[in-house]
Amino acid sequence: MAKQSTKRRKPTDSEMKILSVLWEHGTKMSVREVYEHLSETEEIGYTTVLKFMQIMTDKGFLVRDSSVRPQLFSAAQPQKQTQRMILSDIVERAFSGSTGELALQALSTKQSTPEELREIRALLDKLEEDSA
Amino acid sequence: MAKQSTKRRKPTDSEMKILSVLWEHGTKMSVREVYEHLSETEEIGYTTVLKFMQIMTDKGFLVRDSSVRPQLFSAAQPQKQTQRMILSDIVERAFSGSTGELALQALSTKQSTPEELREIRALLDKLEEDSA
DNA sequence: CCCCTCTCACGAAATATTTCGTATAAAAAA
DNA sequence: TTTTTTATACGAAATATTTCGTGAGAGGGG
Repeated sequence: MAKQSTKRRKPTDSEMKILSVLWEHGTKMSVREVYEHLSETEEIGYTTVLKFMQIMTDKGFLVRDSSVRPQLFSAAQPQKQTQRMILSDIVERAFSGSTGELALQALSTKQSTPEELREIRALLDKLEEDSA
Repeated sequence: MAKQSTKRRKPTDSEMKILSVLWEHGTKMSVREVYEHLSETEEIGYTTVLKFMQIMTDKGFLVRDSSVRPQLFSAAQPQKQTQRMILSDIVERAFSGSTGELALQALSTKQSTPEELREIRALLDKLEEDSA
């Protein structure tokens, strides 16, 4: 049950918060910019954010551009890819491998937009068509 | 970003493994039984499992029946409730609050059974009906 | 009753995560 | 160019998680 540094691990909760800011913003950001975004909702120090971002760079979650000052960081993986990784992790750990069960639970718990419901229906059509 | 002991926290990855065994088994289990299940797939010591279960009892994740020997443990919360908690956590942390996006990602990533797809479709029908 | 095995509580080491402080370097302002 | 501000690296404390070892007890067979 030990965690390995060699193998690709999923980001921690705190790391996810930083990644979310980067993904939402879309482009490279300085530590200060990330810090300011997080400060809106969190009580957190500047050097704490800096340290996280340094660690995340070591872990390969962020990419750093040191050619400019201040340095700029961006997420190493696209949001979707990380979401997929987290999902398959959860599916295994909490849903006994059943993706459908997860989707059911998700949809029945919290309201989605009509737009999303339409998309899901379209996806279902495609999936059932493929399996036919 | 500090973790609080007072507030209800979600189980760690290791704790989830133990909960999964309990849920799957359905009824109360001794430490040894849980240990034997985990041993099938994990390299882990008996006292490690014991310690986890003691900690989880303190945290309120497990309920202990000390009236018998060996003591028997069961999950304090039903599986669905924990799944819901984990899902809403993930939705916030990784999907910017969009449940629909999570469902889409999940379904498009990994194959679900036709049975599950039918269930999801039925749920969609109900959801759209409600909002109409 | 005595010994052997299994159970359980407890302590504590090893590792991972979260959080800053401080010291140095670079840039900007004066 | 000196001073002030900002950025960065680094170390390390505080907390949380994972992992066992040890030692006291409980139960059963002889």
